Amino acid sequence: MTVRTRFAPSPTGFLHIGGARTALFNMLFARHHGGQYLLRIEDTDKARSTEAAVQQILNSLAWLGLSPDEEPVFQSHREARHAEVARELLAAGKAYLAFDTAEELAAMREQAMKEGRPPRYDGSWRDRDPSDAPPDRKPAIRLKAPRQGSTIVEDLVQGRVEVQNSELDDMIILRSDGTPTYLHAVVVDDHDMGITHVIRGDDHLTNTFRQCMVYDAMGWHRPYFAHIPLIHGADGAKLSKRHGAVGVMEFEAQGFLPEAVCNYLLRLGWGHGDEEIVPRDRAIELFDLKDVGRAASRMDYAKLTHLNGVYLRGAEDARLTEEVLKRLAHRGIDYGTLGGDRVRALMPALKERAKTLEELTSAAAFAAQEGPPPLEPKAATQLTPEAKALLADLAQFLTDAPWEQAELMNWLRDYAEVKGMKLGQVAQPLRIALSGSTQSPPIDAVLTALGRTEAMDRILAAAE
RNA sequence: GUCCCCAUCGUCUAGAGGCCUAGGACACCAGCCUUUCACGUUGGUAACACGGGUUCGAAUCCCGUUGGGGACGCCA
Repeated sequence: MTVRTRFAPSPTGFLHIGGARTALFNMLFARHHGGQYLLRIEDTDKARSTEAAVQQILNSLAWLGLSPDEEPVFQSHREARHAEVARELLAAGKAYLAFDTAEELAAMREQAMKEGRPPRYDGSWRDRDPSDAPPDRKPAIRLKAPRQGSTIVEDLVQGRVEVQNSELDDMIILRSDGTPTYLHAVVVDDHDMGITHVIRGDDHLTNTFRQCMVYDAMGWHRPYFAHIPLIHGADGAKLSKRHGAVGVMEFEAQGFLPEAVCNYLLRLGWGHGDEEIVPRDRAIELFDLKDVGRAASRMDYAKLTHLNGVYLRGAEDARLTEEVLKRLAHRGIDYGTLGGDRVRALMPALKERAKTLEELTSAAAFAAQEGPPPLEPKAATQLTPEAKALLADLAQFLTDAPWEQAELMNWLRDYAEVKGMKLGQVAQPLRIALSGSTQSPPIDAVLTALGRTEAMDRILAAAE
């Protein structure tokens, strides 16, 4: 059996971090078994689905490296098939026409709730003759649910779950306007797409029992199910916008790397011993549903940030430089070819001290820009008259220095020694002059990256 | 309300009856390294929700309590 999984988001908003993890698990599971990972857009709710959201989801998945192996399936394009299956069930006597109105159903639910019963459809039309129906009413099609016994699902994550059939009711599979309901469409599509493993959020666990009824009625083989726990916000409540960044593309904007986000998401709910850094290849190698936990987990931005730092330090300089220049431009910071080169030259040192691309961009700005950098408040207070005098003297001293990193370091050490100062006392004013900040990459690296002319300009400017 | 799921440091987790005086990671605190900041490194604070069983022995199995979460639509 070739494993086929799918991620099935509804395009009613941006792809959030929980959906991203579901997609990730689906992909990893399929890859681990050498199978396929597919995407189905569940856009049957015309009122809430938008083209923009579809595009957003596609972009988000692409950014994460979770694009599907085959063209996405649009559920809305398959409505004829859904209706066909519903009518087949009707013809086979496994479903029936129900002529209830929305008001009648609402009243039924309310009444049931009031009496402490579960709000279920009472099956009024199950055995009633359709000719009883008022002539102007359009019927929905309801599936006849078994009333005795129980339904058992052997969930690959949750284990064996059993629900009494008396808890279920005759669900609508085809609305009175001829469109399919979600519970029905999902089953038909999963079946037709040859999905072998349905991996989704555990908010769908109770739905599964209803879906099983469709599989059973059609005589179709049920796929394996795996319901993974949801992700909660830092406060333990369901993830929502007030929890800071939740949309996948927000993470991109905040300077997170897709591989770091994936690694973080993977470790949320899945573990393999003490392994924390699990790149894609390793994840594919190790991933198994039996290692997925059953408890909901919380979003922890501090840990994500740490992980991002790890991946950032390991990333290619060229890639990071490109990202930083793009972000500098986005910030409206002007840099020329020289500025770009300086950032490139400094990248190995820069990336050691940043955790996100945004931090990296801020840290690189001084090198990108032309001329003396703006002084940070803290740096300004350290630029005392004494410091300025020192810089003036240092400029003089460095005039004849060969502009090479190791050499420059030797010269600085010599200078400090001659003056009877510690290296730090020399390096710090220099750092401020060159970077405008009290924090920067090592001073020799900054000096060489800037080049003699630019460096000298800045030292002299700060000395005044 | 009814049904379903869950429960180890603040957070993510390791743990499938003795290897647990409960391990790792993030965060936090202290030290070291050091031209700043990071990185790195050493150490520290910190958890088996509670109550009953089962067993020679329970974080691990069972039951209950409490606490979280989810589902109950002609939404997906």
